[in-house]
Amino acid sequence: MEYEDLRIVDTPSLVRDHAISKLRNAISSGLYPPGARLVERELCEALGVSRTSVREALRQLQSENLVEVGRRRSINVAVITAQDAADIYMIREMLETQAIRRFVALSDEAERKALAAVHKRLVKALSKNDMPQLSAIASEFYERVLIGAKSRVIYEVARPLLARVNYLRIRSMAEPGRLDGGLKEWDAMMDAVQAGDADRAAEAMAVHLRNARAAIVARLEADEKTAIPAKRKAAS
Amino acid sequence: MEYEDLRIVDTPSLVRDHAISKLRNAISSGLYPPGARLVERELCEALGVSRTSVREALRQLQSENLVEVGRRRSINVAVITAQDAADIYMIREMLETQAIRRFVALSDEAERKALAAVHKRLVKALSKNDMPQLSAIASEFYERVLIGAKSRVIYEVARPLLARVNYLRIRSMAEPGRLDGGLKEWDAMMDAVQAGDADRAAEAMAVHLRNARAAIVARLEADEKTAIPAKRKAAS
DNA sequence: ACATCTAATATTGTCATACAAACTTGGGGT
DNA sequence: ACCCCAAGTTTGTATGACAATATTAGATGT
Repeated sequence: MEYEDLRIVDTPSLVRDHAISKLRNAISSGLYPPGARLVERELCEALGVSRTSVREALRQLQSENLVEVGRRRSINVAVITAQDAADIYMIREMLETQAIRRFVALSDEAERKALAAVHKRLVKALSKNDMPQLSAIASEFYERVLIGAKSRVIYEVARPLLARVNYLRIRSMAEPGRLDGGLKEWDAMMDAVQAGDADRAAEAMAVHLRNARAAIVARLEADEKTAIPAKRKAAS
Repeated sequence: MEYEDLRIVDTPSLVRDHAISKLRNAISSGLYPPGARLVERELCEALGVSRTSVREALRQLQSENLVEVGRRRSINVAVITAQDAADIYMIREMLETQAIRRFVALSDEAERKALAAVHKRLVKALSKNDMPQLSAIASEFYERVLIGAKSRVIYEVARPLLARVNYLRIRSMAEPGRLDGGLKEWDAMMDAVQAGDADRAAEAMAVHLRNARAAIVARLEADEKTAIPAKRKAAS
């Protein structure tokens, strides 16, 4: 008898993964603000792990472009300019309209059901103005679309962008504003997906991303005008 | 007096970077064939560096998707399927047509001159059927286009794909075939760039990538039919 | 000879240390 | 004030260690 298929996939939770998600959260939430220098030894203490693990985590964040190396080899939280954000959303529009088309064409029943469930949670969080939840759920929504598109490559290329999108979203949501707009856009997307209409779904995604882009770019441009600090340190 | 601008940017050549490019070459060239398991200790000996550095290099290659982790945590050379290749080229078409448009619009005189020079070297290598050179020069061509597009984000997203493209190209070029076709396509691209015609440049890039994609996908599909070995080891 | 279980060996993930080279900083000294 | 050097930091790399798994090679029974 073969129990292989039944066995729970063992994921002995690596220290490194834990460190990565802690750091990602710290950056997204603004604990380490844009431009802040990340010193290995300090992160070791903060995370309670060895330098080995911290360094591996930093390399991962580097490949996600959440941190960048300064001229002096220092690691700093990435500064995302309005131009960067505009480009990120332009590229997402290319990739994710394609992804949602494939989702409509290739996803199975379970995946569509799961996406609908996420959408439902999204609506609820939106109605409660529960920002932190909202951001997490939105990320899950995009990720499920990418997974359902069933293309390893699309996933690999688009997914790393979501880390920065999350980071941007949390910043742009600090201010209220375009939350209601987002609701209708998501409804339209979900509606098209459930109707199996790839064209409409892609268009809804495009509209959604263009609006989100406009909102975030406007926010960043406003920020850039007000403050151009020379150096920033991490929050104590 | 300020000499800052004159000083050569010191790049104390990290061991890690050396290891990364060695490994990339070893994979591209087929020394470590698709699916081969990469054992840290062996790489240490082969490269003459410590495990610390090997591990950092492997993580970098992992973020470039040149290697992948097996279920048992082993690191294996990525197996790129025909489907993967098709997707890679589809995404490149999206990104690099956009990139070359921006190149036409935003590059300065020096960048265009440099691109033309690369094109010239490309033509020469092509006429000599100098495959290894050809591949290196083609990579440089794409990279210059990405840099001249002056978008950090486009560069960050598109550039990692080039590692795998290089790997694919070397494989597909093992056979002769579509080299002459490539020549005309590159000429057309260069021509449009020098004429400052973004639309034509983008179209030439699109045609080029679609043809390259067809050639490579055909090659991989043929390979996949002939051989499906269970395990592969590195070449001794 | 063949399948199977077991003990020996390898491999990975993580930590702790060490040290050189490069960088930063805090004080003198002028 | 300004300049320069010594001391302390920080990063990159190497080495060694060890637990937890994997894998392999043997030993064993049929």
